[in-house]
Amino acid sequence: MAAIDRSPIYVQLADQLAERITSGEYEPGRMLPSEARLIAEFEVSRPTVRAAIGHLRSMGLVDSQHGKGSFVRRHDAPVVTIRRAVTQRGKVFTDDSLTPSEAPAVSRTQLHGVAAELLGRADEEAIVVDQLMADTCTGVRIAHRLFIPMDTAAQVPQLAEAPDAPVSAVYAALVDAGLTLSWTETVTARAALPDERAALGGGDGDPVLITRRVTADADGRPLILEELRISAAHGQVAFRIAPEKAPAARRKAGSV
Amino acid sequence: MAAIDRSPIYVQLADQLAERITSGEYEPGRMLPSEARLIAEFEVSRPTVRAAIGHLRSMGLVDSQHGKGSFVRRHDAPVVTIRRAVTQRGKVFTDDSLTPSEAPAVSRTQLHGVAAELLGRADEEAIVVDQLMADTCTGVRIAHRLFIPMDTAAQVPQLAEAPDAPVSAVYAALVDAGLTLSWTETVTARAALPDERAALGGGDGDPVLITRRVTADADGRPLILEELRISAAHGQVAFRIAPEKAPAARRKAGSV
DNA sequence: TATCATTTGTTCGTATGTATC
DNA sequence: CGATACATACGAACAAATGAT
Repeated sequence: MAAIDRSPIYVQLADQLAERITSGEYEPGRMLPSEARLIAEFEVSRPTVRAAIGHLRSMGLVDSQHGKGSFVRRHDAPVVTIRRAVTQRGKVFTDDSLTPSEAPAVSRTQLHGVAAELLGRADEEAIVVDQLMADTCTGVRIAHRLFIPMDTAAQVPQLAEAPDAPVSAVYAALVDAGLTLSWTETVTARAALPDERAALGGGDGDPVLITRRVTADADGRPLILEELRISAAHGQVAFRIAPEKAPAARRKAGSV
Repeated sequence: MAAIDRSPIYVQLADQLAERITSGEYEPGRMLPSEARLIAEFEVSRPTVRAAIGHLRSMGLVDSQHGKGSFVRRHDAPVVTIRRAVTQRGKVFTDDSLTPSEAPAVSRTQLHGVAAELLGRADEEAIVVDQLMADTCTGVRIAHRLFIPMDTAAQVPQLAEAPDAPVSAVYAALVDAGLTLSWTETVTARAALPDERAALGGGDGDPVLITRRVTADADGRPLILEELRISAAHGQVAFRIAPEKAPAARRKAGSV
């Protein structure tokens, strides 16, 4: 591999291989040339070849199997679609396709970061309920986290008594308290942390999709925050969009 | 570093460092111990240390700077929030915070994959309009792609004439054609490809957030597909959730 | 069942280049 | 200029998984 370019050899090699993959020359499921063949074809050392393949792995383009080879990843469509809708009929807000796969863990925390911003309560205390869920059909795992600020818990005693109740019960408690609810949901993604990869599954380079639902009262005051995390390799999130009366004003970080 | 664990040394090292970072012992912005110090502290070789740090980089935990050191990444909140709402007032469906930063590129393609599924038109032809947009305030770049199936173009001649019109004009044309519109939007994410990292920005390990809006007519027949891609480091997507009358039925891949 | 070639995984050592301060 | 620190690249050895003989 001649150093025509000034970019590193392993990047050039990775780009060439990525080109062959995205162009379809290397079809999904097919094995890449072995390291030995790439060493011969491009006349580089093994560490260089391995660096290039490592790069392709972190881009989610290939998947290496010990003793077999590196294979072009099939980018299957996400298996699970989480439909983020709410129903108000009969005070039921259930998503029955998800079942708990572990006992919920209740703890307390000082609100900070994104959660504090979304709840509009910096440095206040909140109850946190963590629960690992699983999709009933596919077994795909989803991490669920619920933030209940202390003043919301004070306002709705049922929440303080049983914060680890099913989500539908939590919403029902809010409605029972005479509140009129509204919801805003934000979606973001980031690289998976080690423990998330272990808990949620997903291969190297698969990001984690994070969706945060803020439930507010009629005045727009945030009441609770629900957070779902799922490996983007297995799941996606779906929304039904309804036309709004007011012009859609774009919001920036900080005002969220 | 004793091999108590059976996992590779560089993974153990990466996990230990990741622990120090996520626990807050290494605060954001702070420099990691240099490679030389890590070699001394953990008594491993330089390639092992570098492999561990490379791992942290691909997880988006650290950012290495040539000649200075590796630093704990500040996970700033996304700068741009794309509010995915539609307004029907005055037939305006505009998102005026985005301005084109390049001329639109119009081409044709055979529908396949996710786009074909969402449009319910496998192997049919469609007009594709690609355009790189930028957020007016921040300059954050967003890739916009619009799919117009041929039969929709035939039904709404304005689309065939000017497929590269602003999105608001495209929606206006659909309304002018007497159609009643409804929208569903799905969000997913995946690792950034090399060209996407170049076009959209974002560091190593930052995924790309992809949101796809299907516009359908009153019968639920998909008309067009709009696709936005943004680096998850810079942007997130926000939805306003309205209660639905019917119970939320979860949909699976294949029926999307 | 056992052996062997192939292939990737891990780890070491070493040398040189280049950016920063 | 020199010291520090990361980036790139090569070579070598052994381990471990796989599949075929």
